[in-house]
Amino acid sequence: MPRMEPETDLVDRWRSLLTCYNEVACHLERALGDAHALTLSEYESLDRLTTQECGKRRMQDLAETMYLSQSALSRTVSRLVKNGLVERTHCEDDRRGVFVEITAVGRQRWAEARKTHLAVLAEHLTPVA
Amino acid sequence: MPRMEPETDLVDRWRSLLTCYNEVACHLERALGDAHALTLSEYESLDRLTTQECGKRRMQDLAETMYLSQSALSRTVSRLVKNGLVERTHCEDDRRGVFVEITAVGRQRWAEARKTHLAVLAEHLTPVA
DNA sequence: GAACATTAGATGCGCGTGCATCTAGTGTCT
DNA sequence: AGACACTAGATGCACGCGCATCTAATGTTC
Repeated sequence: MPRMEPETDLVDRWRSLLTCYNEVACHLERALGDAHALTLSEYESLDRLTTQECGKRRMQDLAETMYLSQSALSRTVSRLVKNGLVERTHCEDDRRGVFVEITAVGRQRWAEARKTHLAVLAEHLTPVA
Repeated sequence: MPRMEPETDLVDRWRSLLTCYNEVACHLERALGDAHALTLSEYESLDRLTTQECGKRRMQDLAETMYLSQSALSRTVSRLVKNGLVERTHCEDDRRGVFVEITAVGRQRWAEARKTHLAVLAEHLTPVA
């Protein structure tokens, strides 16, 4: 059994996590939105898809590596589809399944947005204490 | 000029912050909601008010120590008022200003919720790596 | 003191979220 | 094959959020 962390430390750590997260997320959301018309969730989804060599994943797999609920992911993908950044294709093996594949336009958009993403992180993600 | 942190480290740190935050926030939100009918923001607001000895603060002061936008805070306080956990009183010196004061019921509710809050943190806030 | 800028906080609006539920395809058991 | 449980993902709904704007009070300038 691990030694108990004092309650105040625990709360303090949470507080700083909360503050730090909101600071960065807020700036990211705005910068990505203004410069690239992307939500943070949309950017993160594209990011997951580009790092996969095939650029193609089941919704399920995508969901596992993300912080979103199943329904939120579904809608995020819908938005990406609507904007032509991603395509849905039915899975042949299991026709309930859906593959999500990034398009050329999607890759391009992601590549541009990545610069903004890094810049915001560099500016607002405070270094480890 | 500080030495540049490699980009991947920066992104990795952000990723883990994002994941960790959402994990904890999600559990907190549900636990506080189910057990005490409180939003995370509502709990955090009450928390700010209890740690002040006078239990009374200007909206502005409250806003400074919080992660919420001005409008979100305003509505959060409105909800707390509606549920009798907090009271709004006009500021005499500057009649645009508003004081927010926690009620007895509010203190009680906060005290109960605090246990849940701590329990969730202890369970889901992973210790510093 | 009248006109104008500024500030504190409230509010209309559109949007992304989680929860619960729905639809449709799959697996199992007899 | 037929009935029933289960799974993948979509969708209705209510809600909290940020942004822009509004209202009312305060400061400022002439």
